Amino acid sequence: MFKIGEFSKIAQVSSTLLRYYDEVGLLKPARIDRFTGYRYYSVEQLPRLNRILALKDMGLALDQIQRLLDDDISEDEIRGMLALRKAQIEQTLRDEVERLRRVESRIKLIDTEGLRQGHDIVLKSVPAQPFLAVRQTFASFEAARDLVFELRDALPSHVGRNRLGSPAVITHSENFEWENLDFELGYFLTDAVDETFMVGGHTLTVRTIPAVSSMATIIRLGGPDQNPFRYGALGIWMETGGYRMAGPGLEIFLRVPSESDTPEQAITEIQLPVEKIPDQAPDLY
Amino acid sequence: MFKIGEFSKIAQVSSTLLRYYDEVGLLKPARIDRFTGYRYYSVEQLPRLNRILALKDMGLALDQIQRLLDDDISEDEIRGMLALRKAQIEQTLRDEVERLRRVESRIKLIDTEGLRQGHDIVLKSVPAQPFLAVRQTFASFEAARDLVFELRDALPSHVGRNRLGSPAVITHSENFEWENLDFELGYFLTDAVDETFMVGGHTLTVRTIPAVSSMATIIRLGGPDQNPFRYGALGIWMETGGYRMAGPGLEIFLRVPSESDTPEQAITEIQLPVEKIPDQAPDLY
DNA sequence: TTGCTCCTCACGTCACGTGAGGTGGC
DNA sequence: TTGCTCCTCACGTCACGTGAGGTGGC
Repeated sequence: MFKIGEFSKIAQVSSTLLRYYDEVGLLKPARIDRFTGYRYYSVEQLPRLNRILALKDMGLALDQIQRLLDDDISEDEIRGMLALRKAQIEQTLRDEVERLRRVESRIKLIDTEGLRQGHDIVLKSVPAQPFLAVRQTFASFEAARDLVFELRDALPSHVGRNRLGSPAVITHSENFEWENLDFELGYFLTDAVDETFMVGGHTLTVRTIPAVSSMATIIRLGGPDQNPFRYGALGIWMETGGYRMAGPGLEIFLRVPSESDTPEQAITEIQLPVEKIPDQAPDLY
Repeated sequence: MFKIGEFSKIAQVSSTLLRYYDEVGLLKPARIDRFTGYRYYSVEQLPRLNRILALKDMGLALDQIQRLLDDDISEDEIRGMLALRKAQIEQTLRDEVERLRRVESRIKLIDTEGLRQGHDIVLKSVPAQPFLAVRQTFASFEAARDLVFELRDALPSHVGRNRLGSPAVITHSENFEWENLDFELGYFLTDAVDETFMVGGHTLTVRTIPAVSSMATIIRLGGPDQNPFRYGALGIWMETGGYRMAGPGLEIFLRVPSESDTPEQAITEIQLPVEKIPDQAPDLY
């Protein structure tokens, strides 16, 4: 029998940790002195402690370890827990690789552009979302804006107020243009139901925009006349970071000015799916 | 000016987060109503919020972000912070890859050996440590044990009681033998000072055992007669996990029985440096 | 008047580490 | 007697999320 200090030295863990495992019931001392409260551990408890540490090293939570060791769990369940843990670690690895890319891009950006340039760009991942929209060619931005107004007035009664997300446009045009705009224009929905609506001669259908793991985004305050500056900033950012476009861009209208407002009241998030131009990947193995 | 709910929808964050950032001073509302306490935000605060979110996505802590945004920091310091963060992420990646290996080994072990076999083995990394020892050939385990007793009695007066760690032996013998044992026997030290000691005709010198990133370890309760079982378990574990030896093994004597004790009182940690036998590495990119 | 939104606490999270203040054992 | 070890609280960590209980605004 060892006192907690001796046992902690043998097992190479802290006494605090042993007291904590006693408190949560993971590893009770073999004996506790009734009068002094001293904890006494025996060598036979070493294998259990080592098993706890091994499972902890795999990243399992303490309550999982407890269930696992206390045997009220089948071999298949353990297999399931470990398979789940494996999937989680693989996800963590992917996330951290992405995070590393963001940090590297930012370092490169500071090195080439200085501290105060291009730092409004946020690289994020966006989930798949249902989008109710019509794709057509617009003569001008004004024509597109007019359809947004029309939809804003008409759609709530068709689909219900609280199923409606933000209005947005997918810019299918290959190059940046001021006319003959190939736009897919409509509203994001909070749930996906296959539906078709007629609004003022336009046929709107629901489709699910797939998830994008690397989306470069920037906020635009003001109307389309700000686009050259914003898309220009995105272009510089992509070039210094070693990214290229990986699909059509989006503009999400976070705030649409009413007819009485000026266009400067608009708030728009520009989104561009991007991918890293492959060079040699860092070798982690 | 927007109330917190509107602003949270535009920025696509929760109101709770905005209140929290107000509380910690990261992002104060443009105006607070003196009477109602309502927070009001303006569009000009969107870029700052987006910068906060971008830096958070890189894994910076909120107080770092605050220092970074509030400008009392030079470009070089920012570069330094990001470089540090980059190094941390790379370390996390290496750690998670190791973790993944441990989980995969455990899954394979359960698949091939069942639930109750070989689960005493802990794969861990150990830091570099100074080791005061003599290397020589011992006729038998008993001869080695006698030198341990001798050192235990003699060394404290030479090096000081609290600089002395655990006694240990590095097993240089190629194969497992019962005689003619090529052992490096001595004590771990808590600090490294180049020194040489003579104890009973043996010359002990200090050298630093290098760090080992993958060390397979198992506890042995009892004397060397338990070795075949313990090393056997390690062998099975290595084979199913796809590991091979990567250097000489160690035995760390966590508890040395006194002369009056029986050998069964001994507690020893067997350590074997291992490395993964390379196959195709999982492709994360 | 009724929802809806806003407010301020207070608590929970996860696995311990770090004191503070006091006591037992050689 | 003096260190040394042990004990039990209580608090801090990090970045919020989740109620509870109450109030303001159309």
